Amino acid sequence: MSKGAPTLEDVARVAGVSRATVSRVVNGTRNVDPELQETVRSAIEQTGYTPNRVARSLVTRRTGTVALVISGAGGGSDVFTDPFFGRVTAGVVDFLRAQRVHPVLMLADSDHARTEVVEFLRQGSADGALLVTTHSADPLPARLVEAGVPAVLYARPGRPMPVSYVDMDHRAGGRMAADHLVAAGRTNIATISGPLDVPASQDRLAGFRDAMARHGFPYVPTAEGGFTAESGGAAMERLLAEYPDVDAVFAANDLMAQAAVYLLQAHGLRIPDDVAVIGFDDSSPALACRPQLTTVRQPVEDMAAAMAYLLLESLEKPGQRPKSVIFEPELVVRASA
Amino acid sequence: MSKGAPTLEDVARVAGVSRATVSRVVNGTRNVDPELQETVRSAIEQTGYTPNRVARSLVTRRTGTVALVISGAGGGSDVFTDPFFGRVTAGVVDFLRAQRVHPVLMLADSDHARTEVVEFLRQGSADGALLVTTHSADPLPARLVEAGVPAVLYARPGRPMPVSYVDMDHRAGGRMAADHLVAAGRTNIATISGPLDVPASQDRLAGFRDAMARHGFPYVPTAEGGFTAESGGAAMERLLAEYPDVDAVFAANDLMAQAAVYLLQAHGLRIPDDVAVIGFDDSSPALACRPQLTTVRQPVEDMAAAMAYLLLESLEKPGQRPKSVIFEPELVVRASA
DNA sequence: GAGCGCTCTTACAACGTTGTAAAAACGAAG
DNA sequence: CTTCGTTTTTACAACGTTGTAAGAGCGCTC
Repeated sequence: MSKGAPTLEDVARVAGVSRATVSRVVNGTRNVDPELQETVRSAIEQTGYTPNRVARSLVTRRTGTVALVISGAGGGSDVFTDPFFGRVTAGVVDFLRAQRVHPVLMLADSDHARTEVVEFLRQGSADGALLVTTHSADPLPARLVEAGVPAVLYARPGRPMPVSYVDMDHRAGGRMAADHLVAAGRTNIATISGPLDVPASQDRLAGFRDAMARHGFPYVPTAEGGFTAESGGAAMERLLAEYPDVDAVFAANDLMAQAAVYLLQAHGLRIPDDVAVIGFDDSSPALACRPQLTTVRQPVEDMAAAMAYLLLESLEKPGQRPKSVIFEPELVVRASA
Repeated sequence: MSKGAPTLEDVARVAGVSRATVSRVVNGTRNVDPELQETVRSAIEQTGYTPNRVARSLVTRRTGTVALVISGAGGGSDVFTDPFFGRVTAGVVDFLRAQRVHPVLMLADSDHARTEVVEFLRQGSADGALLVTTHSADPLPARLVEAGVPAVLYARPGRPMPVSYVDMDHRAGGRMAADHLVAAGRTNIATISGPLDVPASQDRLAGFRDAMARHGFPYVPTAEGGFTAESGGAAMERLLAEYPDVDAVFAANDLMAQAAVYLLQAHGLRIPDDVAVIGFDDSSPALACRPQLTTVRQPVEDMAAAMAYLLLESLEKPGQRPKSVIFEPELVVRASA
C-alpha cells in the first residue's frame, strides 16, 4: 500500500480474473459478464486502484494533455498580468475541462524556449499545441507545422501556412469605432494603433481608416503604441502635443485606452465631454476605468474555446485540412464615448 | 519517418550498438568510449531522434510536470482575470522553466473537480501539486495530504496539517497600513476587510485593528468585502452611509481599494485630500487607479517561486518534514494616502 | 455425440525507456 | 601464457497498460 500504487495485476488477482478483463471493465468495453463486472468493480474499490496514466499513454500514444503556448510576447512572464491572456486561459481551461484534457502552460519568449516547446511536443509530452502569438514574425508556428505537431493558432499566422486558426474580423472592429465616433459628431478624430508588425493591429487600423475615409476624413492622426499602458499614455501625449484640438481617440486596446483617458484627465480634459475615447477588447480595464470605456468587444473566451475545439477535433481525426473560424466584434457602448 | 518517431532501437541500429549504450549517451552517464560516443551522437543527429518522455516516465516514475491548482475560488474560470493569480502563475512558470519542469493548470472549483485533481495526481500524471487556495474550509489540501501527494500550499492551511506552505505576515501588513494612516493625521479611519473565512483576511484585519488600538483607536468601523471590485464598492457605500465623516480607508486588496476610490470620487470626495485610501497587494490595479494607490506590497511572484522551490525540493528528497517560508510585506507609498 | 457458431475470457506481445547482471574486451601483473 | 582487475558493452527483465489472437465454455443442430 504505502509503496507502489495498486496495479491492474493486483486488481486481477483480487478479483480472480486476468488483467485484460479488468482493463476492459475499466475502459467500459463490451463483452464482460455483468456478474463478473461487479466482482471486478468491487475489487477495484477494495484495492483503491487508479489506472496509471503514463502506462496508458505509452500504448495509446495519447497523453490527454495539450500545450498552451504563449509566444513572442516580449517581456517574459509579465504577460500573465495582461488581462487578455487571462481571458484566453479562462476560455481554454473552461473548454478543455469538459473533455478531460489538461493544458500545460509554456512560455516561448526566446529562441531557446521555442526549441524547448518543439521538443516537448515531439517527445509526445502533449498531444498538440494551442499557440497564442502576437508577433507576426514569430518563427514558432512554422516550426511546429514543420515538425508535424498538431497545432491551432490564435490569430492568423504572419505568413500563410497550412495550420488551423481562429481570429476575429479586426477591420470590422475598427470600422465600428469610426462609425460610432463620427455618428456622435466628433470631427477631430485620432487613433492610437497597436504595434504595426502585428497583423491584428494593422487590420484594426486599416478598418478604422477606411471607414473614416468613407465618412469624409481622408487623414487620421496616428500614434503607434505597444499594447501596454505605458505606451498608450506616451502615444496620447504625442497626439495631444501635435493635435491639441483632438476631440476623439480610438485606441487599439483597452489598456492603452485607459492610459489615454488618465493622461487626458491629467491635462484637465473631461471624458467624454471634451474628448471621447474608444477602446478595444472589452477586458477588465474597460470596466475598471473611470469613466467606463466604450469599447469594441472581442469574444476572447469564445475564441479560445473554439481554438481548443479545433485542436481536439484534429486530434480525433487526423489528416484533415486546416480550418479557420472568424468571429465578429461587437460595439459595447459605455460612458467614455 | 512520417509514421512512428525514431526510437532508441533505430538509433542503436544506425550506430551499430545496443539500446543501452545509446541510452547512456543520451543521459550522459559515464563509461562510454569517447569515440563511440561520437558515433552515437551522429546517429542521433542523423535519425532526428528525440527521447520519448512517456516511456521514460514509466520507468523513472517521474513526469517532469507539476499541477498548478487554483482551488476554492468561487466563480469558476474568471479567476484568471484576477491579477493576483496572474502574478502567481508568472512566479511559478518563471521558476519552473529553469528546472525544466512544466506546470499543468487545473481549476478545483467544485467537489467533482477536486476529485479529478486528486485522481490526476494519484495516477502519476504529475509529480506534485502547487495549491493556491483562498477558502480556509477548502477540503482539497487535506485530501491531497491524505492521498500522500507531494504538495505545497500558498497560504497556511485552514486546519493544521503536515504540509509545506509559503505565506506572508499579513498582520504586519495590516499594522503598516494603520501606522501610515495615523502618522498622516487621519482620525476617522475605517476598513474594508476581505472575506472573514479566509485566514489572510482575518490576519490583515487583526493586525490593522491591533495597531489602531495601540494608537488609541479602540474601535474601527469595518465592512466585509469579497476581494472583488463590486464587493469593494458596495462595502465603501455602506461605510460611507454609516460614517459620512470617514477620512481614511484601508482595503484588504487593491481591487477593492480601487473600487472604493471610484465610489468616493463619485460622491464628490477627493482622494487623498478628503479621504486617504490604502490598498493591499500592489498588483496592477494599484498602478491603473487614479490617483495611484498607496498599498501594502505582497511579493507574490517571489512567494510563488518559493512554493515551486519547496515542491521540487521535496520531490528530490522525499520523506522530509514539511517546511514553511514566511515573507515580509512592504509599504509602497503612492498618491492615494 | 461430433460439429458449429456464439459469447466471454485469457495468454501474450507490444509501447520505448531504464537499470541490472552478465559477458566481452583489454591491459597489466604474476 | 595464464590469471585477474578494469572498463566498456550487451542482453534481458522490468514499468503498467492496451489490443489481438487464441482458447474455453456452452447451447444448438444434424
